[in-house]
Amino acid sequence: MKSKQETNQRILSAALTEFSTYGFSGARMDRIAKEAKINKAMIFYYFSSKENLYEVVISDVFSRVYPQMMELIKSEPTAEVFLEKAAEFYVRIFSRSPEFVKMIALELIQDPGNITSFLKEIFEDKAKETGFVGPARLKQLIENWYEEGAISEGDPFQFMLNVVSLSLLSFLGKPFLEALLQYSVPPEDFEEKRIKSVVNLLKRGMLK
Amino acid sequence: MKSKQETNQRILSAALTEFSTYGFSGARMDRIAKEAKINKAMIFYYFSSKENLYEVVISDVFSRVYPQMMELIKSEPTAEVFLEKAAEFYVRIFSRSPEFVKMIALELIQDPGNITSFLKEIFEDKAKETGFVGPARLKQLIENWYEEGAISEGDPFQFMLNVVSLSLLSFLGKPFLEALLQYSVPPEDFEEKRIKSVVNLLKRGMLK
Amino acid sequence: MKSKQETNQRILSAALTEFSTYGFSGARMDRIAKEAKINKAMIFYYFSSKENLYEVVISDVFSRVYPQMMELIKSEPTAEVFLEKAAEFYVRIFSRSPEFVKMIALELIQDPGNITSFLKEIFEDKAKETGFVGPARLKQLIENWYEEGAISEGDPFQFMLNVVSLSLLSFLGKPFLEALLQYSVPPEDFEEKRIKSVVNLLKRGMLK
Amino acid sequence: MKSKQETNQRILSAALTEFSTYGFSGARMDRIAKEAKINKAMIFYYFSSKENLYEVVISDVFSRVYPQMMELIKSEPTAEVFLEKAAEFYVRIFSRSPEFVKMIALELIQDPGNITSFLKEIFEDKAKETGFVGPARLKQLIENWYEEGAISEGDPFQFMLNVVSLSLLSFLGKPFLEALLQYSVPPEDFEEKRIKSVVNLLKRGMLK
DNA sequence: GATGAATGAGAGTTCATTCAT
DNA sequence: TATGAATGAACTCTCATTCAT
Repeated sequence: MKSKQETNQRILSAALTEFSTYGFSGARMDRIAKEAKINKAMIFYYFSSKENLYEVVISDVFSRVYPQMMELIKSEPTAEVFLEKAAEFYVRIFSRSPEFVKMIALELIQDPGNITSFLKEIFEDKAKETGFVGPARLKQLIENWYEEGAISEGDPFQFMLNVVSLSLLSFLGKPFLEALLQYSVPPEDFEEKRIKSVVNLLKRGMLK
Repeated sequence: MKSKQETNQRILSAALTEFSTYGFSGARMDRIAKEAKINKAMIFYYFSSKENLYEVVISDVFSRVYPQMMELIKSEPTAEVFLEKAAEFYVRIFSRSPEFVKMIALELIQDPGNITSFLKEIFEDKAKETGFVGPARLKQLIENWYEEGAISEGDPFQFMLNVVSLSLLSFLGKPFLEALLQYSVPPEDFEEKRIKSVVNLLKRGMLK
Repeated sequence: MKSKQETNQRILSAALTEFSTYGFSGARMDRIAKEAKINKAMIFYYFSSKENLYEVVISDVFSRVYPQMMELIKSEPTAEVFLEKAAEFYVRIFSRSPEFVKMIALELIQDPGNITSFLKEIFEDKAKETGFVGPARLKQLIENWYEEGAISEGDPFQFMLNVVSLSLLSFLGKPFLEALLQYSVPPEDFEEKRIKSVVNLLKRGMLK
Repeated sequence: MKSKQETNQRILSAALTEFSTYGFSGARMDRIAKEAKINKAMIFYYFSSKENLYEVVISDVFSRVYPQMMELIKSEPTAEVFLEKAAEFYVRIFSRSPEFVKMIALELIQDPGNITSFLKEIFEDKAKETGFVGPARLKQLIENWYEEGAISEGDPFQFMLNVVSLSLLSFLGKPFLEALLQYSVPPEDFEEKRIKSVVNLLKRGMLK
């Protein structure tokens, strides 16, 4: 009775929560149906199988994050601007969508090959569409910065790993440290504090 | 007719691989049995249930990592020494035991509360045993360094989050960046390169 | 917006194909709808249920075959004429409508009781309508032929079983023998060859 | 508790009944389990899937019928002996195992290609094993009989179709004629009567 | 009449766990 | 201790059928 679009979205949203909480095998179609307030059979009507639903969810997550990452690269920023903006962007988006972090981390743990091929696909599609090859351009940018003497880390791999770990992945570490140091930081405060700390660390640590 | 000890170990080792690869729900008792080369029923004889087996595996992982972490704290290092040693220690141990990273990350994603209570337990036990309360002492150390003007990050939470993200969690990011930048780093090289990059970043970024 | 009649026919025709190919349980309403190029719900609008649709299809098949069988009996043929005409009639009709053979055979296998009661019904209807009781008359005919010394098989049951097996049921044996003897007979040739062989066998074997 | 062999047999036997009664799609794993007095999961433990169970049942049926058919051919009988023995053999075996008739007929209706490839396989296996190619030899025999002037039907295909239809397939026609002629023949009587009628018909109709 | 979305009752299959030996 | 057979609960998926428009 509701529009096809809406039902589709409700299923996807429920599935994101479910998969990011329990992982693929732990996720239950019943729970997704209940959460989406539809009959269980509808999920299969819309998405054919659990596996396919999972893939759609994953690609949904990536296609929401991807374009914004590319914007920054396209703008040809200086190293300083890049570090500021990238850190801020990652921290904000993942602080507000913890499910994204979980989904991506789960994939990285359980099937890294899947992400590999998925990203390749997305890049090739986008490259065909827009003629712009993000990753290659990013690598060039970093190499240029290093040659110009703007940064101290010359290896693009380590450079980006530092960025990604401190922003995206640090969200996984939060509960760990809350347990270790026995106190918790409310999410509102955390976002701003985290941005400050990461930007400061990255700029002092990697800019010359 | 192998010794009790040995069978026990074979099960635990197979279980570690299985759980770290597939997560709790995705793990299969059959596969663990096959890998451990014993009858499935024996796993229940030794560990009574899947859940219990999982808990033993997790606590096994932690109890291998924990004491070494505490050693460093006990030695009352300067900030500089701490950053150097911590980074090196984390990178080395997790680079050589990728299953540990996966297990810990899976727990952080799917049941952070579990880690919280588990760590609390371990700390209390150790505190009773040795009279030494690691986490509390670590917090103090960091606060002291800040007061002395040795470091620029005064929040112990952010300070440690930076350390942990760059070392432990960065291993999750490796496959992601291999896909993104389209090249892969062999594990041997990776360990040394990573230590250098992390130590450099942490020292330049957080020491005054 | 096709005429009611036409839609009805399209459904019946699709259903015949489907049921004769997959049997009652194996048949899928979706496939029938697709084949008939209408919406699945329409089948229920026209035929209320799968079971009812099946019954209509079955009775459709019988009511196409039945009257022609009766004509022959009514004409009070000699044994020789009967054998010639019956064999030819059966072979031709079932050679051209393999679905009929399949439907009837499936019914005979899976629910012989159904055919029993169905035939009874049809006979009673026809008897009331026309005053002519086909099966009873047929039995009489055969008994008469035997008494007259025209045929060597005195049991009407065996007599008719021979006729029916060699004509109708032999179509089921065709693929079996194609597999067994490793060669296949094209349908065009088969019809004429089969008639000749059956008529010859029946006449030589049962006429005196 | 019971021996593996026995359970296996109980499942196969229950499955034969179920499949021959309801067809593949209509068959229910629950019913098979109940009939075999075991837990439903055991069927999958022994046979992996419904489809595989079906295939095993089918091949079981064939491999029970096949060797006996070959014996007769091997004995190099005269046409007369062949017709007598073949008819008797077929009628007896299928009169006592109505499930066999049903299984074979169902396959012939719903997936004749399956039988084709299955028979080919069985022939090739047996040919390798024993060096004896049954079907080829049978064809030769019939051709010889015709050349010698012993039989009137020169086409091996029609010859065998007559034999098979009158014996094997006639069991399908039984309920049909019971309905048509409104009386039923008890199985005990039927077997002997049928043999007599078929042998008589075949010999008078096809021998010269 | 006609459509696409929705539903409920099962069906096949999986899997942790237990039993008999 | 050790094993293979057995079990029950739960899970994914299917399908005839109905509803709202």
